[in-house]
Amino acid sequence: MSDEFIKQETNVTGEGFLPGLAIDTVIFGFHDNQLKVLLLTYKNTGLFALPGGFIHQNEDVNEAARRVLFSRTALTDIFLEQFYVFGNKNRHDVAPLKTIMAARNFIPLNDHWLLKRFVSVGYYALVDFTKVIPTPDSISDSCDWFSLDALPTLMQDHQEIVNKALQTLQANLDHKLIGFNLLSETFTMGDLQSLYETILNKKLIRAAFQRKMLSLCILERIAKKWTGGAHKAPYLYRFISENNILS
Amino acid sequence: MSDEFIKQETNVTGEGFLPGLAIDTVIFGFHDNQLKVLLLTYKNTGLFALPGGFIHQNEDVNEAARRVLFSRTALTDIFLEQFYVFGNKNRHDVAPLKTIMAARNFIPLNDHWLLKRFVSVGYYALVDFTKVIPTPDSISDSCDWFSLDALPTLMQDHQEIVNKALQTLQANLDHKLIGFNLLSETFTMGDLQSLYETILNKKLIRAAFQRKMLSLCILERIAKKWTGGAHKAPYLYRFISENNILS
DNA sequence: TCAAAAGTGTTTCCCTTACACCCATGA
DNA sequence: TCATGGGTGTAAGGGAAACACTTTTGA
Repeated sequence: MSDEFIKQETNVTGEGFLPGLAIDTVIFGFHDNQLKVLLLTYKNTGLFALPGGFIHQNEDVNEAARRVLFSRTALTDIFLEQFYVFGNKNRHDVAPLKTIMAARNFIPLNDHWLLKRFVSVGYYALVDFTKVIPTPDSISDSCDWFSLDALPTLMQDHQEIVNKALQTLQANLDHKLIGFNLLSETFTMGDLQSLYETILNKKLIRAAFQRKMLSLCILERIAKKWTGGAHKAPYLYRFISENNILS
Repeated sequence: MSDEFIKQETNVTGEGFLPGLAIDTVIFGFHDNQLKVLLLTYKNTGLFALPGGFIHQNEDVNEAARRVLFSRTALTDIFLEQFYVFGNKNRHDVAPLKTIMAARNFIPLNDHWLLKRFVSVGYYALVDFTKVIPTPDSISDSCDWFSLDALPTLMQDHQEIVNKALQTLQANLDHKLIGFNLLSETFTMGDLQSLYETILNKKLIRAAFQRKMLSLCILERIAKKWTGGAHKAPYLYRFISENNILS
């Protein structure tokens, strides 16, 4: 959104945007052996929300999602995929939006386009935590990582969106080979296993995991090793991005 | 749609509907060892289209999809699931809609809501071919089954929607156990195998298929057998619908 | 010297594959 | 009797699980 919200707020009829349609993005990161989600805090409201936005009249929906992702992370060429449309009528709740606007001393008319019912296309993104500089927009206090198992209360149905995004991630992890997007370019087999264990929320067998990953022939072992702990130095691996991993 | 289109056509601003958002449904059936798709033909236009519709202001999007499905097949409690949002700007093409309207002697103004850009939520449904009575609406000549590998040229990006629906069906067939929805309540193991072979477009090994299906513990063998051919009578099976198979 | 993590070897077990055999039935 | 389709038995093969062994490193 960046300064877009102001345009949207003062733009009472929503000129230039697709009406009634929004995007919400669950941006996953991985740090300290925890899955993280990027959330926005709206100024003076105590409201937490997924980064989202609206689609320009002359823009693909998928493009809009990339734009939202870029505005939060400044990253491009990131795994990003739609996973569900949230279109229940009972998700229409004007209270949070009115709160956000009120905190900015803006009192919308009741037929303001932002107060109408919205259907939201849910996207999830997998990003390299270390490359992201969370960027709030003009109406947000902050844009920060929150641990997935300690999320604050979220606006509207955003918790449900997060839940469904996690389910999708878990279901796709094995056969779409998308996990690497959550790590740095090079990583150890231990890093990768921790990631899998965290996402799937279960212990995996070390020897089996290693062999399975290597048998996929999607990892390149880098000659250079690593130093640090009181143990044998692990190899570093790199994902071979022959297949297009972007959505 | 039934008579809804007339309401939509004369309702220049689209009052009562979510603006810019549509539903397109790929309804799959199985007959003569072929996958079939239900298509509409619009009167005097030669245009073929997926059954679709719009969402009422006070209706869940998923509900709307069920309504569309019901209006075509009169079936309820059917497997129906969203699979993708088609939101590219270049799918906006007013020509076919103008043709449809023109064939009905209706010339819309250029700002008629139906001529605006639409984003469409794609659904796919799996139905029992033998239970369906294809039902056209007031602006359609017919609503009929077409063999998937001999579809006519479809309106707009509907061919792409069908392709993606098929991919989704193939990908979900094994782990979601949804294939049974395409058969009658009782079926033989041979029927089931033919279905799988058709969807996956490859031969399967008979003995292995039988054991795999039985090992899933989702089939109930019915004592009663079957008569007909010059061979041993096969058992009939029924899907045990303990798990909720609806979306 | 020891503990800890990393890489790999080995055995076992199970599922899939491949093939075979028997059964039931109508021509 | 035979051909055909259907159900199941059985042995071989491949991959995962379980366990063990070796390597490397810092304390």
